[in-house]
Amino acid sequence: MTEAVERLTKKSEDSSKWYLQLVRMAKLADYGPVRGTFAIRPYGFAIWERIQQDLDARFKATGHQNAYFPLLIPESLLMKEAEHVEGFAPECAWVTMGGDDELEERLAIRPTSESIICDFYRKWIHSYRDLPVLINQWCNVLRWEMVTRPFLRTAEFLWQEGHTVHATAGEAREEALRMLNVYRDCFYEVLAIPVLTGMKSPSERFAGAVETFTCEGLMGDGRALQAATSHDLGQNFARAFDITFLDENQERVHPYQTSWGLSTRTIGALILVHGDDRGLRLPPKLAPTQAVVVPIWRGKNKGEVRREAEALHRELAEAGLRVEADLDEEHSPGWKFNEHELRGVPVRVELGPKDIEKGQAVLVRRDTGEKEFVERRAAARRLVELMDEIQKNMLRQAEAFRDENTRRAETYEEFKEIIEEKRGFVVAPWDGTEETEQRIKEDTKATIRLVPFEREEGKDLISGRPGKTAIFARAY
RNA sequence: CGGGACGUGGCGCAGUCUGGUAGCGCACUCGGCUGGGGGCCGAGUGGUCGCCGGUUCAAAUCCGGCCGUCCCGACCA
Repeated sequence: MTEAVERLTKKSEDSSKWYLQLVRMAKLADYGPVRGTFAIRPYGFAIWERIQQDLDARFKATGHQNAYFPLLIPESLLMKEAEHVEGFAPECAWVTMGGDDELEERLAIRPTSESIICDFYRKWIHSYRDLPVLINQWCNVLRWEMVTRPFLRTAEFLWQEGHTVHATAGEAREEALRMLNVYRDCFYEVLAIPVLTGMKSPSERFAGAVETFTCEGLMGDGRALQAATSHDLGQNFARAFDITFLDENQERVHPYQTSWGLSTRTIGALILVHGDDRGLRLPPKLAPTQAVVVPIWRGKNKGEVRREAEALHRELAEAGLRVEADLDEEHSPGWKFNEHELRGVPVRVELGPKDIEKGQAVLVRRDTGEKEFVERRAAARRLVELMDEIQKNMLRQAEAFRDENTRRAETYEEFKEIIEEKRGFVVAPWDGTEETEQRIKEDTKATIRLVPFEREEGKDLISGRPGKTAIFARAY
């Protein structure tokens, strides 16, 4: 066996290098000519499509409809909500020319669509009978980022943004929480990522929101990643954009809004949470290919093995599995094993002369590496079962990792030591002031990832003042 | 935007210090043998050495500027 040169760096050795190599070797994405732009290749996009399908069904099930709003936002519109401008203006890209002519007003390429959508909502909403408005849009957005990495932070990225309008504050709050739970369910059930949910601290809040809720995941290197957010916008945007309606009491009032989003960053989270030294590991519900049949033939019986492999492939496809048969004659079985492991295919099905003779097939799980021999007749049924087992096991593994890397800190010294040496989530009381939050950030580079919904009383580690639980980590 | 490193066929790199015919591995193409964990042999394709300028008989190599990428710090899904 010769040492392949294009080898994947070990995750533990240099996780950043590992990540970048994996993205390209697994053909998930490739760099574009403009900094921060990337092509999402078919394999990566197939993953995104599965996330889309799942989420979209959940949105529909909670009463939302899809729509599409313009890419270009006039500066004057973007400027209407003061905090919002402050948050997003620095990272806007502007269109200043139309053909050969300078535009009278420059146009932002949407960094997010609150402002342009509010402009329409002003026209569409007049009565309490028009509410609630429950709209989602799938689109791309652009943010002029300093530092970019494929999927995790790209200048242009794909996402969905939900924008809803409600008659009361209570309904809006309820909606924001409902969608947070939709995200959480999707992460647990489909992506097998055990995210924590909670609130953002005021300093980490979305620009213009009253409250921001978040799903935070813990990546394999012990750093946290904000995986989805849901915002209770209160009446901030309605006031700024002059959205009003006549309520049941004949009074003209501002409605309450929410917005919520999840982006292609999620694919980055998937890689970082489940990937290992051999490459990607995809949860079966998300894997574009759930099982791959690898025939093992020798010169004389190539024809027979090929026929059997094709038959098995058909059989598995008929059982509803997304299955692929790797009938390539150029590569050796060993090469194919490595290749499909790199791409994260959940199960490999080996079929060789010995197996055909014995009427069996060999199944090898990507999540554990375990190999099992099944009767050929039972292969499809066993695979269907395995998909479920692997999906559950991957979530369990990720949960175990998260739990092992969630620690309480009793003193500030302990806090610093954990962040420095072990990373992961640190649970500690916080007095709620920006002052201590800032101090921790300066000392340790850790930030408040979220404030849990259920909090314990305690004493702030820095100020000694009474505080309640917050969860800290170094973040992506 | 600050500190550091690096730009040489698609990918990973050597060559740069000490200027003198652009090299290696992988990938790719063709042929043959192979095939249960990245097979072997043979023959090929492909690079104005990031860009612009300067020094020189001669620049991948020396000098200047610019651009880009990666890592570390301030902002974000």
